[in-house]
Order: sequence, then structure tokens, then C-alpha cells
Amino acid sequence: MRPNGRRTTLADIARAAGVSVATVSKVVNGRGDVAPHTRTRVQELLHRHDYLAPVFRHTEAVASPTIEVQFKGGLKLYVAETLEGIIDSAAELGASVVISKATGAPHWARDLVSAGRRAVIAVTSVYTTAHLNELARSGLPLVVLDPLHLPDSRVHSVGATNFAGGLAATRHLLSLGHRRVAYLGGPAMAVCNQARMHGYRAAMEAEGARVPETYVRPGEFTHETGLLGAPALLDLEEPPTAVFAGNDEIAVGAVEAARARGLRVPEDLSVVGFDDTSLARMASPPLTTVRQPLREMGGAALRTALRLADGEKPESHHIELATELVVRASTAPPRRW
Amino acid sequence: MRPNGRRTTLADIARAAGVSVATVSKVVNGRGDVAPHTRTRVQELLHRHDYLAPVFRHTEAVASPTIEVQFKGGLKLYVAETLEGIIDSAAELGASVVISKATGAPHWARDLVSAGRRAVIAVTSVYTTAHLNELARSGLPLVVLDPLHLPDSRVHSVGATNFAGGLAATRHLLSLGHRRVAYLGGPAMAVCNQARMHGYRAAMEAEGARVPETYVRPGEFTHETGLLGAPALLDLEEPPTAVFAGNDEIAVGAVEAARARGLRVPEDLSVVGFDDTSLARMASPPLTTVRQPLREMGGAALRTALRLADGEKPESHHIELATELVVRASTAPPRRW
DNA sequence: CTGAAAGCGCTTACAG
DNA sequence: CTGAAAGCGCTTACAG
Repeated sequence: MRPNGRRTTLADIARAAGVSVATVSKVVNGRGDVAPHTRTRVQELLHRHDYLAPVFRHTEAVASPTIEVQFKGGLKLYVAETLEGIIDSAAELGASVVISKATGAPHWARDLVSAGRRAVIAVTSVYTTAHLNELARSGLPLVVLDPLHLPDSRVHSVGATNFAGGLAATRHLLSLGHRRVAYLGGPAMAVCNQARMHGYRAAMEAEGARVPETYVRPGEFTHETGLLGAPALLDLEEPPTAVFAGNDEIAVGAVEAARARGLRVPEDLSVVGFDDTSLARMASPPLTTVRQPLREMGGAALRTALRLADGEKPESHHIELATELVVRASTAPPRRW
Repeated sequence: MRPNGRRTTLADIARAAGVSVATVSKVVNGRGDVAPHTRTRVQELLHRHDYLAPVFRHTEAVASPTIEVQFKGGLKLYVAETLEGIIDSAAELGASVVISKATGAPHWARDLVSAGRRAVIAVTSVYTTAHLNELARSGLPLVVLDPLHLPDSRVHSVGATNFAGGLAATRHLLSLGHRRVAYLGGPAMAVCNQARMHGYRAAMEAEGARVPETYVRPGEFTHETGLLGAPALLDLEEPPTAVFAGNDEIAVGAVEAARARGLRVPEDLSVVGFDDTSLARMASPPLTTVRQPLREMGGAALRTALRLADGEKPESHHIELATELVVRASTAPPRRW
């Protein structure tokens, strides 16, 4: 924008650079016949003055700001619920939401800028230094939802209080009288998993309950991890009387595995999940779980993305929304107490 | 486009209409100082020559074709799985997918055209005459996925062979020896529900099995319908020994209700679902269900939408993909046979 | 490698 | 209500 509020024109840049409009036009269109140092100077001025080529003005003038949401792997329930929060907030704020799977193609970030996207929201995404460099080059703001990495100040992120959630889940089991509580979790590398696990450990320690090595099993955030992990726990010499699962899918798998060997939930084994997706309500028995405010997290991510797109700098590069224990029917006092 | 392949310009239209470029410009920009009949004639020519204002050329020139996917209510598992099919096909074909909830605001279709969308995919949507009129005015192609209405030749739609699925599910139960089979379905008005129910009736009749009035219960496609409907069936004087549910959520609710009154599935009651979402695999016991090829249906809808956007006319305005019975652990021969 | 000049597509203030 | 004319932002063939 120029001081008077009109768009920057090639003439403005030409004046500032001391070259002709024709030369600036060549730089904008990537023609070859421009001296390298002239090109550099002009590019710098174009960027500083926020020049936008006519074909791209559509982005600002007509279309609502468009945010790209990227996810990895399948569109799981908890991604879907987060997405719903993003969509609802976008509708409220007049933004559009494009959804895609993360590909990591060579110029992905610059391609998104070319397509008119104003920011990216990555759902539970891993990002490498290469990703961050590509992003920096493109100037595209990124918000990571439920980050798998430790918050990095170069990236904005929205998560939930996973540690507090793990603490609450485990305290609930302890308060029912359980002492042998195991943790059947997600990927050891994922920070959300680590935080839940340390919440569990903290609660156990505070109560003076032992946590044998064998009581903490990492895995994936899948039904199968529950199906395979629970039998391994139940085969231990001192099997747990309660399992805190890293998410609802794992919990449902664990319940199924227990049932397959004739154990009843919660009479013979208590199970707590995490997320409180609709799966938790539909499980049999309905799962005691730790609610993540997935819709609200999606909304917060969208608002952050729009603010970054407008050039604002949020106060904090990472926020966490509160988790909450939801007690249903999959937990009870241990059998022999 | 002009004959030589270049874009139609205002000058082309002015020549064709026998007016000045200035007048055409006014029509394009919706200014008031144009005689009504002049405006009409110019608009007609603009449309015929496919004139695209500069701000909108971005749509064709730079961005990939963008399809809007609209859904109603929550982003349920089966919507999410369909959406995944749409996203994957879009990535393959270089299209972008915008996702939103259907609002039905006054000029929704024209607003979508203004935002550069090339077509709409509505997931399980109701459409009224008002909707169709608004669509016709906007020129935006619509593809309905899993239509709730009977196929209408003005609308393109993609569905599954619901009747055949209902038939297969019921035959499976009959072949296990069940004779008292009930149908716990979705909304009575939804054609997909009607087709499943009639497939059920056809199978029952073919086998000479009675279908008392009370054996067919409509509801919603929700867990709650199963939770509430199954007890009503089990309270009948001649309770069914098997329940064919209109979708997986209903089936899971029915299983839970049966268990709540001490019945085991499948020993005391067999239950079949419909959809084969991931919920069916995670249910306890894993559900016998009728698979809808949701990803493939999403892909077919996307391809149809892109073809319509390019002005092609698909051979048929409605296609159905095949359903398939998936036998898991929620069905067995009846107890007293 | 640079830029003056011609030209394109569009808009707009204004005369009729 | 219409259009001639001036003007804007941009591109490009070409002279230097």
C-alpha cells in the first residue's frame, strides 16, 4: 500500500529504485534481461512496499481470506472435530478453508502463496528445518495444531493442557483405589504423548504408587495399539488393574482386548481414554476420558492464522486450552481392594 | 475466449453489441446509468462470449480449479471418509477443495461463483426448488453425494447401491437361520434409507419371512436411535433375533442397548450395520456391516464436478457404486433354532 | 542491460 | 442514457 491507501504500483517502485517502469515489470515477470544487482534491489523494494501483481489482487479484493488446512495420514475423528471448529470460526469471520493432505513437495509453501492462501494450519504435523526454511522463504504464516514437537518460537501453535489431562486421568484412577495403573500411549516422540505420560507419572509419584518400566508402553494413536498393548500388560506378573490410554482409539482397543480374554470393563479392568471424540460416547461401555476442546482449538488456530495473515503478532507463539476429565462408565474401583 | 484463443475483451463485446466500450464497462461493473434493454443485451453477450473480469482471471490463470464441498450438521465419520476420497482425487487432478457448512444464505450460489468456485459438491444434502433456482441463476454445477432425494435430472448425484446392500445384509441374516429380523433405520424421508429398507423387505419376502409393522422403525442416523430403538424392538411380544441397522452408528447403539439388558451380541442378538466406517472395525464386537465405498464415491463426485465445471455433460446424471457385505463378529445363528 | 515509446484492456468524469 | 476522450497500470518490441 502507498501512504494514501492506494495499492503500490510499478511506477512507485520504479521511482523508489531509480529505474524505469519497464525494468520493474521485467523483474516482476521474472524475465532474464535484468542485471542481477538491479533485480535484487527492485525485488527488495517490491517486497518492502508489499507489491501485489494484478492477477493476485483477486485474493485481497474479491475472495475472502483463504486458509489452507493440512493434515497427515487419515482424516481421523479428532482431526474431523478440530476441522469443524476451524470451519465454524472461518464462517463466522468470513474466511474460506481449503483442506488438503500435507505433501512436502519442493516448493509447497511458495505454491500455496501463488494459489492465494494467506496462512497454513497444520494438524499434528511434524516440521523439519527444511520445512521452516521453505516457509520463511515464502513468507506464509504457519499455525500448528496439537504440535508433535516442542513449541518453537518460529512457529505458532495451539495445543491442550496434556500434562494436566494426564494428571487428572491418573488421579481419578488413584482416587478409585487403583495402585497398579499402566500407560498405553502414542508415539514416544510426540510431545502431546510425552506430556500425558508425564502427567501420569507425576500423579503416580505424588501418591507413592510404583511405575515399573513395563507399565509404560508407547505405540501409535490407533485402535490396534490398544488391541495389542493391553494383552501385553495383562500378561505381566503384576498386571495393572487400570489402564490410562493415550487416546480414545487406544482405549477402545484395550477394552476390546480385555473383553476378548473374558475380563469385564470396568469391573475387572478400568480404562481411561483421551480426546473425548464421539467414539468415547459410543464405546461400550462409554469411556471415561479426558476431553480436549477440539472445536475450540480449531477456532483458536483459525483466529491466530488470520491475525498472522494480517501481519499482526500474537502475544504468545503457543497457547494451550484446558482439558477436562469426563467420567463415564469405563472406570470403577479395583476388584480386590 | 475469442476464436483465436485469446480472452474476450470489452472491445469484442462492444463491437458485437454495437455500443461503446465505456457502456460495456458500466454493465460489467453494475453501474446504474445504462438503459435496461442495453444492459440485458450486453449481459447476454458477455455470458455468451464467456467474458471474465480481470479480478476473476486469477481463477483460471493461476489457481487450480476450486471445488466447494458443503455438508450439513456434524462432520461425521462417513462424511470425513467421503471427504478424504474427494481430497485424494483433487490432489491427483490438481484441484483444490474448500470445505464449509451449507448455509442457504440468499445468494449462496452466486457468492460461490464470485469467490471463484467452479462447482459444488453437497454431501447428503436436501435441495429445494429454491435451491435449484438459485443454482440455475448462478450457472454453478452441483453434484450431490448420497442424495436424500430421488435423483432429479437437473442435479448430478453419486450414491451407492443401497437396495442391493439391504438385500445382502438381510440375506446374510436369513442364511444364518434368522426369521425374526427387524430394521432399525434412518429418516423415513431419506431415499438411501428407503432403499436399504426395501432391500430388507425384498429379502424377507423372497424367503417368506414375516415383517410385522413393528419390525420397521425409522429414526435418525445416530447412535441414540440405536440406543432407544433396540429396547423397543426387544420389548415386543415376538422380539427379533436379529437387527439390521440403517448405519453403523445405529448398530453400535443397538449393541450397547442389548448389552445393557444382559443380552450378548451375537449369541443372543445379531446386529448388522451399514457404511463400514472405521467405527465398525472398532466396535465391540466388530460389526458385520455393508460397506459403502465412501472414498471411491468421493472421488467419483469430484471427477464429475470437474467435468461439469469444464462444460462437459456426463452420460448419466446419477451413478451408484457397489456396496459389499463385510462379515465380522456381530452376527451368528439365532439361539433357539 | 536499460528505458522511451507504443500499445492493450480497462475505468471514469463529463459533454451532449 | 451514451460515448469520446483522458488516463491508469501494465507489457513488450526494439533502439541504444
